[in-house]
Amino acid sequence: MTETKTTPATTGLLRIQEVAAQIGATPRSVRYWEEQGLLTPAARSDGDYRLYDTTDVERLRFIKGLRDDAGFSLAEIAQLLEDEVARERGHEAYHATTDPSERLQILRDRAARYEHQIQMLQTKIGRLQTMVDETEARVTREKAKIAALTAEMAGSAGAALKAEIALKAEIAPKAGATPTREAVG
Amino acid sequence: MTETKTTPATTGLLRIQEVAAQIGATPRSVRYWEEQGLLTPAARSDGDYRLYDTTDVERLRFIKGLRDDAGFSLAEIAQLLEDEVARERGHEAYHATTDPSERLQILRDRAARYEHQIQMLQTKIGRLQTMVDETEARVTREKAKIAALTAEMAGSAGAALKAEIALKAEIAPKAGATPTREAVG
DNA sequence: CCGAACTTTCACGTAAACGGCAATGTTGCG
DNA sequence: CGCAACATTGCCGTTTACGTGAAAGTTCGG
Repeated sequence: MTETKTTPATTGLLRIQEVAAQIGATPRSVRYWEEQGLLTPAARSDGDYRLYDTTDVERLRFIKGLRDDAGFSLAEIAQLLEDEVARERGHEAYHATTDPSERLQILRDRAARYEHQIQMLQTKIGRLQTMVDETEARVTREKAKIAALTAEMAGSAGAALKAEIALKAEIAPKAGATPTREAVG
Repeated sequence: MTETKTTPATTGLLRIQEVAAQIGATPRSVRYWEEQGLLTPAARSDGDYRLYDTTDVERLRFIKGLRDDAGFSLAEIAQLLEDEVARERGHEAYHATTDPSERLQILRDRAARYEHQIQMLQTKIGRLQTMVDETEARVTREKAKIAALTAEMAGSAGAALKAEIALKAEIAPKAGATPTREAVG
């Protein structure tokens, strides 16, 4: 078997093709997302190869989810992730050195951003749920009609009438109402 | 006041601009959606003006929701609504005339399609919920860090240590661990 | 150190989903 | 009937989010 050339061996960093595969996207897309300011790879190799760490992958996965699942545009995603990119990296080092109150501020900011993201997602969920509810209402109405029809077909004229009344004028009875009772099976 | 020319007076049908306004879209979009086979206006005027009824509006609203809220592509929406377009109109008349078993079949089909739509929507909701969950997990972790930090800042060294242990190695302690206790305010 | 496989940037191409004209026809109040 | 306001089809332009090479450099096992 020809061994496929995998990771840069020693480091825990991944090259673009591997992260792309992991998140189910193409290298082109990942580069484009970077171009649009959605992320910056953790590092570059000697020969300027993009190198991604686990947080990058996490982020990319999130981006992909926002696009494919939530249907956000890249611009909206950029909004959502705001300057998280610039800050995160810029502050990661800052984080290790400076005083606790600074670190606290950073942590609070991050939590706030996450919660904002949750808000957006839940708003979207709410709208989808509304659509589900509406559609379910339609289903119920159709089922009621079905019930009425089956009653009309199988049962007595009285039962059919009762069902008709229950639905009121929904079917718009153009022709004569009384069933011909010919097709029961 | 110059009276804006509104509906085609007598009929309950609306012209493209009005339905577009009602659903928050442009006439161009509505026409495009029609061009893509997502719907067919209920009627045309003498001079070939598109005329929409309430079910059209309902449908258009649904389409808009699927695009804006759910982020579906027009192609996907077309899939979702399938031949509903062709059938609905073709069967509406059929519905009024033919025998009950035929009508029953139609109703069942419709209910099935609605339930399929609900499936799609709920799948999407599920994915979004997963994203929410993940993000919430992140928030919790950040809050834990915040708690640890505040404890370290305000409390005794013992408490701080306890908090550090609780989080294990998450912050990557590059510098010396013991707090310098200089900035408490 | 060589070559296959991968990567880089640059550039152009494209499908989807409209926006925006133009040229022409339609409605309908006054 | 006249005319402003709207509609129709046709066509071209635009934005978004990539796809698809081209030309050149990088990695790395053998």
